Amino acid sequence: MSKEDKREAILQATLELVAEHGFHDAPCSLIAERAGVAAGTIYRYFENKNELIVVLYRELETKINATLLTGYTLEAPFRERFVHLVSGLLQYFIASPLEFKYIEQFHHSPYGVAFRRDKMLGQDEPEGCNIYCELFKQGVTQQVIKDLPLVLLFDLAFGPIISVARNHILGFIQLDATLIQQIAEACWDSLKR
Amino acid sequence: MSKEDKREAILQATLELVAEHGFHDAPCSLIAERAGVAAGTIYRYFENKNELIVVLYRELETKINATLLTGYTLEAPFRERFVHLVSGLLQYFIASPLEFKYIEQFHHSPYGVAFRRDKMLGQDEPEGCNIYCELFKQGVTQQVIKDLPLVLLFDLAFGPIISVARNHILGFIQLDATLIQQIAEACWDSLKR
Amino acid sequence: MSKEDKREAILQATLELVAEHGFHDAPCSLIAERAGVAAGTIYRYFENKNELIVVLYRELETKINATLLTGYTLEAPFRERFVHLVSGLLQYFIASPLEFKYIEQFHHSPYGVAFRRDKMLGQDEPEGCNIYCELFKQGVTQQVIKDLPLVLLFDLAFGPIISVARNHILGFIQLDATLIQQIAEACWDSLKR
Amino acid sequence: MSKEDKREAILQATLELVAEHGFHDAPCSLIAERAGVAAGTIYRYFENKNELIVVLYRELETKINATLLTGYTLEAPFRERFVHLVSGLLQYFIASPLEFKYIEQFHHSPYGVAFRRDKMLGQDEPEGCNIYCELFKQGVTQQVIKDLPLVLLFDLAFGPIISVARNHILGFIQLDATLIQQIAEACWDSLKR
DNA sequence: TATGAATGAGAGTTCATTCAT
DNA sequence: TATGAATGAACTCTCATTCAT
Repeated sequence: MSKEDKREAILQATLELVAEHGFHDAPCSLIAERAGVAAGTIYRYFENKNELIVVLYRELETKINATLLTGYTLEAPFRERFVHLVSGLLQYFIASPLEFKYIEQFHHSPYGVAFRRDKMLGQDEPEGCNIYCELFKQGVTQQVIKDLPLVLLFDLAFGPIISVARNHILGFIQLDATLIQQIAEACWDSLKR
Repeated sequence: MSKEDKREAILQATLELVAEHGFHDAPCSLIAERAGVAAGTIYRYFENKNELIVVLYRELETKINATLLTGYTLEAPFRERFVHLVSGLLQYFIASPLEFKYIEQFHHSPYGVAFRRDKMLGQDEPEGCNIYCELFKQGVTQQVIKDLPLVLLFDLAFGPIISVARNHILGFIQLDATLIQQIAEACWDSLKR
Repeated sequence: MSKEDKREAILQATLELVAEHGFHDAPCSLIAERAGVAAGTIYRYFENKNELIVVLYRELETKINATLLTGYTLEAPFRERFVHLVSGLLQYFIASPLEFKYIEQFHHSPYGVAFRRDKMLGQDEPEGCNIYCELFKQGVTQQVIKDLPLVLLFDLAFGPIISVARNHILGFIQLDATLIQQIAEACWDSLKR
Repeated sequence: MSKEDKREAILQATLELVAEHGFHDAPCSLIAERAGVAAGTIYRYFENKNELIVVLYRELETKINATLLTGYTLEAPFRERFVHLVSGLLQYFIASPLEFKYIEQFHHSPYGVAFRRDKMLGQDEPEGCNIYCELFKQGVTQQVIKDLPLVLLFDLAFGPIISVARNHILGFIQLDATLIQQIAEACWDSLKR
């Protein structure tokens, strides 16, 4: 196994264990075992468990943002652009249930809260969201989207998506393309003037 | 301290500590200390930490449902009834940040997921929700609300509320009566046909 | 075993293991085992290993100071008082080899240095030494003892004692009452004018 | 870097790290890093960490003995010769604080004790000390120095020196030429008849 | 009934040493 | 010969739970 493979294996093992059992039931010993390395090896790639968790989160975030950008065009009307982004995110989540679960675990852990707070204070703007920010700000300016604080627009747009993704992944609902489209449009209804 | 007082004190201490520090940083010893009882005493009221956590969750759920019922009238139009319920929930959350945080912690812990799964399988209907269920079902029948699975209507209605409540409690937005009203109305927009 | 006995057993086990093998080869697991308690029990009596080590040191220091005070009289001439104290200390050390070794280990560990530095800075005077300080200061004033900084007088008086005690304990020399007396007098010779 | 340079670099790094942080806080990885070699390289020059530590000690001892011999003349009177040697040693120590600290660490580690015991048993005479031995033995024979076992004469002569050097290096006293001279003379007072 | 001292398994982490390159 | 990634045993410390009092 190459150096890079080992790092990947550790991250993958962390993703799986944290997603399935939560942070507290993903001890380093188990992560190492599943990654096929010795316990001490984790510390050659990450300073400590904390850093491992945060780095994994950041990598997932980056990957998602990149995915959402593909096929996104600034020329389309607001509604279309919004639906593209929001249904894209939902599709990503239900295609990557482990990643979704990991992200949820992270957001609700003390680290996640601290991480998010740092980010918010650093920017004055909701997290990692340039495309969304742009879309929402323009929409407000052009009086297509309700005139509410940016943070609330994010809540209206993504609150339902998170909730829906969770219910799908837990097996409480079975989404298909039609439903995803309908949900994205319903979210738009809550934003539009 | 009476028997019932002790039980209450333990539940209250658990609420506070879990809300502030998360499950893993709320050791039994600390719960006992804050409750003013000995560590062993917890086990006279609850079989183990797990049970304590689940019981507390159930009590909070019951309390919230009772609160929302007050002042609710079936005579008002759909929109009005919906806005009343949803803004009521949001007000409850921002008035009870510890309870909100505890519930969030619970939902995202392994216990919470198992707990919710049992409930869903037992009922065929979203959780603890008689008034909401009625409202949504009637709304769909009378073609006032979108014809979507009940679970999704819940996601559209409450996803944003949870998200908004969290951001308020974390200090990322400062809600007032006007904003709460606007948010509730926006949620309605996403549901209505 | 009573509560106090357990604390004593832990301290005694620490004394023995550190004296014989040094700090690094006296792991908590071994200390607990020799004390006849579980590993976790150590932490009911001491906040951490550090504190255990420092507390033990302080208790030994207190015990030694108390011992030296018995039979000490301010009426005797300088030389006699000095010889009494210094030969008393030497006798104590060779009668308590474990304590002597522990104290040496402590003084030469990072904790010991920090501990001593705090003490020196706190007082402007050499460590825990009221009787000695008094004796030396008076001796200097009355021109019986050389006019040197207090710290150096301590070095001249105790440097040889430590060295002699170590050699006795390691078996390189066999002290008896006569030799002890001669050594104490030789130390006095280095101090007196 | 040549073979010999690498060996030197490893020894120097060990000296510095052990002197500053103690044996337990001078991990091989750090020694290697400071020496500018790979961790594994240490094991091409020394069988293990233990051997590295002992070899370094022996080299320091040899260096000190050589230094003290320069300028030493057998023609001077006892007192003068003694003062020359003892003040020379003290000057060496305060000019080489890292070496002094290393030697102290070594003497008080389990290895150091074993090392010294081997040496004593091998010789019947105090350690590495030909000039001193000669001086003391002659002094006793000629009734200039107290008639005490050689080991004790060493303790009287060097015990204070070690103690004084330590206090200077730790910053508890600031030595100058006058004080060094006075200390050496005081040591002589404790030896002379 | 209530206590809280004691437990000991298991957590995260370090580090002397090895060995394929 | 020199490397440095990998190892895994051993470290200190935590905490849910038990049980003699």
